[in-house]
Amino acid sequence: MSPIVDFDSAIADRIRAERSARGWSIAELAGKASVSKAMISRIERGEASPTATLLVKIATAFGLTMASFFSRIEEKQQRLSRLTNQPVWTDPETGYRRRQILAQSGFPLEITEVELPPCQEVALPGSSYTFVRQAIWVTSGTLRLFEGGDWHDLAEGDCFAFGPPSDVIFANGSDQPCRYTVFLGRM
Amino acid sequence: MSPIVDFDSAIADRIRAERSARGWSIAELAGKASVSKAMISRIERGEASPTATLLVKIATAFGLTMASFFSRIEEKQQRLSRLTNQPVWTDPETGYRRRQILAQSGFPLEITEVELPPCQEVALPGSSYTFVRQAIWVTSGTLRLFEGGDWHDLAEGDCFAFGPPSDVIFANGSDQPCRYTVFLGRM
DNA sequence: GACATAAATCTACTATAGTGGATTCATTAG
DNA sequence: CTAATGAATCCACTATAGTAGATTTATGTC
Repeated sequence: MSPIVDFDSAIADRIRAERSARGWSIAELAGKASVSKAMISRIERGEASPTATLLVKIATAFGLTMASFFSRIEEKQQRLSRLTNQPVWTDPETGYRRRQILAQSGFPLEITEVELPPCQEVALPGSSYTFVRQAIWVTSGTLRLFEGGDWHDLAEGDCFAFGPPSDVIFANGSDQPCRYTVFLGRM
Repeated sequence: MSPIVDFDSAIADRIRAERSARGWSIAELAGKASVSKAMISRIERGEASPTATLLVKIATAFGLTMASFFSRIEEKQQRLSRLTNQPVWTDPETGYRRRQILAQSGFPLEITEVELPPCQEVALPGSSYTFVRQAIWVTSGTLRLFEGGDWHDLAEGDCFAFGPPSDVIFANGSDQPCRYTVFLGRM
């Protein structure tokens, strides 16, 4: 499932499932959430993309936080993560590309493959990985890494385990793309 | 913070914080998320409630899932949960009322106080509490509880620890409101 | 100070989210 | 079968989300 295109249908399925599990009709959910019946119907058929305001009302009527509502959506992923289904995101301006190899809510490990184009760099704020432990493994090319206040030069095959959260920069100063894999372990 | 009214401003603050931490301008985020600059600006000022489709684009540009994006919003709560700030939700058709005493993302315990009006009942599907352990404590009135295939009568002061997930019904057959506290422990 | 440029906000528009009530469809009882 | 009722969808409308480009504001350099 593409992470962006089909989210409205994933929301539709989840809302219908939560409502069904409680034995509520569309009218009952509409009343509890203070939302129109027509809108619940349209959302459940994937015909509209609900605003954040509306989603909070619905999640609250189900007794869920937004985080738990969305984790229920996202955790429906298969244990098997196929290449063709792995979400890929490309930064339009730099060509930086990210493939999500493994990311399942509740599972304590995430794996992401990154391709950093020649003469590009990307910064990662320390606050991005509070509560996680991170390691990277260079799978092709060379990578300069700023972490813990120092620059490190990594060659193909090298692996680096990060220390405490701090601001990080990944830089590719060569004229070839660099590819590395990020492992995030959650506490 | 009311759980519904002010969510757009919480989203605004979080997007601005994530963008700032990455050193991106509004134009850069707009480019990476394939969203108009004007819309990013409006969202960050809390002047619009973004649709789910738009939020997914933004979260993906930040490298976050929707669940992690919202958990970052919701975990900003104080360690001290004051009565006046505890979210209260009332079912418009039954008068069933729920007060969230303690619910912090990442904290392994949730506490909810429920008031069940006379001659009302509420059902809770087993799927609602998969992965959690639950107990209830009757703080006033009497409660009939269907769980694990059997009915149980609980009086004031009684406490019941639930077994494996199964469908549950809380029923108040008396002519007085019943009040009970729900403890959810997360694994 | 002047000037250039980056960043954020405004403007006028189109697209669609959201509503209340009407209509259609499905189910149940007699 | 008919009639009643519950549930879901349709309809016509208003409100607002979302856009591209223009304008204003903020910042940096000389």
